[in-house]
Amino acid sequence: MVFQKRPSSSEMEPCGGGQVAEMPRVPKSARGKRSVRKKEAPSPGQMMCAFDLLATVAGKLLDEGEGSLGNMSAGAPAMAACAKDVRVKQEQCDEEMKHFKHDVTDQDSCNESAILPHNLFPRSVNHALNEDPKAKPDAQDKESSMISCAKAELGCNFGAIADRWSPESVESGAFTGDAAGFHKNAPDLYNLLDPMDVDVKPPPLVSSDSTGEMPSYGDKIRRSISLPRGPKGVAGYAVDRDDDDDKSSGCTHPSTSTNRDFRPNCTAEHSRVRKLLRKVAPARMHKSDLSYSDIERKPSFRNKKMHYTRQRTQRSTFKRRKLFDRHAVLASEFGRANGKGNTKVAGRDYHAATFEANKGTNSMAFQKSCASNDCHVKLRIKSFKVPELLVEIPESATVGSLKKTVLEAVTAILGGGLRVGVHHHGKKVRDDSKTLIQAGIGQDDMLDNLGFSLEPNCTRNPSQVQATEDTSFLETIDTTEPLARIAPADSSSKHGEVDVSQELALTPFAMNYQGSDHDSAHSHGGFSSPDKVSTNSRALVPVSPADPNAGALVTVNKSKRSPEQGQRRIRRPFSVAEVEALVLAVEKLGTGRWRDVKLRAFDNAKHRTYVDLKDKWKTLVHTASISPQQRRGEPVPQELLDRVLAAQAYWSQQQAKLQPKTPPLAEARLLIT
DNA sequence: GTTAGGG
DNA sequence: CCCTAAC
Repeated sequence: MVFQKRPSSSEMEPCGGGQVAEMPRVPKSARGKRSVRKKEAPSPGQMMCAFDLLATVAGKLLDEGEGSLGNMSAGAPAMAACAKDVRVKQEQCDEEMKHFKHDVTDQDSCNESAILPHNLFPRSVNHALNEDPKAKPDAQDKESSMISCAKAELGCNFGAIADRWSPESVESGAFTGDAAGFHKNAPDLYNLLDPMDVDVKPPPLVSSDSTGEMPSYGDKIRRSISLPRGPKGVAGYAVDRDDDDDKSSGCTHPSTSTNRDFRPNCTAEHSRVRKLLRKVAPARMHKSDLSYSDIERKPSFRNKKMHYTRQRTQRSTFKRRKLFDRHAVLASEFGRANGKGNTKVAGRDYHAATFEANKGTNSMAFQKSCASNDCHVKLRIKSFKVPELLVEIPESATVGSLKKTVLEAVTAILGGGLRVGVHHHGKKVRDDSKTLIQAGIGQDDMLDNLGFSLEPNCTRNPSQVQATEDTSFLETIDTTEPLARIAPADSSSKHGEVDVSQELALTPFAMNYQGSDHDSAHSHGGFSSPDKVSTNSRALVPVSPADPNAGALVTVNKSKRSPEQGQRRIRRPFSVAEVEALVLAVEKLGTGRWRDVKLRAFDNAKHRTYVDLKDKWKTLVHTASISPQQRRGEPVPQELLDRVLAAQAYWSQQQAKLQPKTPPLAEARLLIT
């Protein structure tokens, strides 16, 4: 995709032409003017689902091609090109669109339920269901139950997910096809839709497809597991929703590269997620990206924030609210991503979240000896299957860095937050104090009924877990898994910040939480009743420490900073497309009208505030004034930088003219004198 | 709530 | 990006 060069700088006609600033520049002093301002256009997405948005956008684009949008004539060329792209890409996007349409229409709404159960299903689950005759009759129930469970997972997963399917991911060019055609041409496109809305999931450059094994870690695992497994019992990472012992169902466990700092509950886990996100991955969030009802998210956030590591010395209570919002966004953005034809991918990702220990890869040697009264069961787990790894890494990255990245990812998973679950006869064995004999393990049939699963080492408060009757561990397999985001060591970003495109995402959670980005998110339409949602959500609002097994790890996170400490927003570098949109808007509106710029060009980019835009402009001006060698980050086309300087100069001049506070007349008089 | 500017 | 003063 080539950067769409603007016709010429002559377009830089902040005041010229008939199609320029639709409103006279508002002097800084004329603040009152604000009251007169009105939103140039209602946020398209306010009440629309992603699909509607797409349709709208497509239509607009086509219209644009015919220059029917006078107000945006300056952007018409780009828009026209974009429209063309839309047509061309239609076919290749067909597949995704189908999925998307399907989801939306089926659910008759853009809620979190837009994703279909089957899409959500991890392969392992289906396999498991098929394998276990007893489980089959309950397949349907299991499905819905799993969905519910999956929803409950959201709170712990959305962060990483949203991160993974971020606009930046798309903009980074790491995605398939020419989806880039959308954004590269999209100065004004931002008026119409959020990058997320045209999101086409970038296929991971590396995907082990659940087949990769990690023999090298076999020993490590073996040390922790001294029990044989049956060929059938293991369906992979399974978490029982009603499993008191299983604190992991409530949340995912993002592995960290540090392999430490584990917390026994999801609350802590959230914190970790947040930290992790902050550390390695920008998350998409914005205060307006709300997707949860209060009932479902407030408790969660309230608890979460308790554990947040404060990085600021002081924050206003106002910030606290923003914190909530951010969390909601993560989920919402993730959900939106799913709803845009990524169902399939998401489903696979979701599946990836399942730590499988399948027959083939989780093989085990078994032998039993009864030399004394105490029979010993010896077994050797030859290997554990490693969950599907999804890696995003720049094309420019070296093979070596790729290896390193993958290694880090795997290491993070295995060394980080894993624990083992034991299943016997399809039921999870929760009582760790129970002897094998007591548990009935060690019988001749053990090979057929014993299984292990790798689980995230996070806990949740049992008391908040919904007491689902179905305790079959198969049902709970849908709980997602630890996420790990490891940035390649050779990350170009400085200050420990990592470019999104370089993030490594493991087991992104597949949860469709539609409408998040819009206020309509609160309208729980579709089949997911508010009750259900809230119920599930509550399940992941663990507060208590709880898991004795993880108790030792709890202490780490007992830093009780003032709850009103929000988290610093994650850095989200501006893409070239965004920069162009910004430049275009500023050219027209001038500096000092950031709110208008925001509304005009970034109305749908919820994560960009006008302050962000102002700041970006500031940095752009600076960037443009330094030598290319001194610039960092994604290179901004010189042409854009030139326009930045031109616009900056122009508007500075304009501002200077008004500065004397002297009316034209007076000014003239002054000149005369 | 916005804008401007320092951090 | 954050924070804050000044509107």
